[in-house]
Amino acid sequence: MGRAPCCDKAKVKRGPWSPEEDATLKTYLQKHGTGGNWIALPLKAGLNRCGKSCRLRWLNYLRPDIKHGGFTEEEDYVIYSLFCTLGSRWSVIASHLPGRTDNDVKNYWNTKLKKKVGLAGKAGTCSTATSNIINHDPQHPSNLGLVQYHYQFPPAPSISNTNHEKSSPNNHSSDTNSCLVSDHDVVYGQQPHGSDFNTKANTNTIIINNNNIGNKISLISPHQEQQDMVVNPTSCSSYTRGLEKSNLGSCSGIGSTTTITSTAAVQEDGILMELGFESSNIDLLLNGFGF
DNA sequence: AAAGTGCGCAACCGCTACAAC
DNA sequence: CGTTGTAGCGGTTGCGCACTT
Repeated sequence: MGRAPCCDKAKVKRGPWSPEEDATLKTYLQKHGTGGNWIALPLKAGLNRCGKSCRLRWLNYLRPDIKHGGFTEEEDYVIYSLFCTLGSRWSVIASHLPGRTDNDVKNYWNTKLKKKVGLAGKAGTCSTATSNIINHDPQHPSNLGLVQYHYQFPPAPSISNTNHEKSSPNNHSSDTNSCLVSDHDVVYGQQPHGSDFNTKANTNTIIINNNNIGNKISLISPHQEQQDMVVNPTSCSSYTRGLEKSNLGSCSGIGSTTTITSTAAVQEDGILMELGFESSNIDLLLNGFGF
């Protein structure tokens, strides 16, 4: 009945892996694969390790497609939006980030990103960021995937909250503010590098998941019902796994509201829309959202 | 220079769902 | 059909390094 025991924990080596063990495991797996049984693998490979430990070492560190190094701003947005939607389902979140493991994402969230978005010390869920809850459509208060609350990524230290003076742009995203809209939430964020809030042609980007396609997205201040500002989409494209894929060009915007009518993006994770803000209202918008 | 502290990350622990017997 | 093993997942721990005092 049943199967042979996994391994004798008292007899197998534990703790950090040596380079020799890494090489042995990697060579074996590249030659033979897992054989569908991790428990039996260490014996076959000549390793004095628990199969569970071998599996973890391979999945989290030795796999050739693992991406090491820091997370990008785009990955931050994906993690945050999926965390808000799914909670701590790290494997699902990691599956949206090629080369990242659930362990990586989990560690990154717990040590860095949670603090970055200001959830540290709270319950660790997006719903705790309720100080900024807004209901932008009193006639349709709880459905249609409309705005229920928003959360702003803290600005980079180089950018003053009160003085929108120009800092030196250093990459493509330097003139872009990003807004991220998940299934239930709206996240107003900001690319941290050298945003120029005084530039008339300032460009903002809004990322909208498929569940919101067809719904009305209003940009309003948390302190006032609705701002009299001009928000018009300048271009639309679909995205998948946080990466822009193709142009759509079918979003429309009238006054301070924008309606997403595109259905072409339903095969993708969502759509990405660039918005042009009238410069005279930039301060209002930025102040309204706590910039 | 040494001790203390905090942080990041790799690894382990424990639980659950599913499969094998 | 009940029991046991395995795979996979999320939570937690602990080591090592960097920074501070």
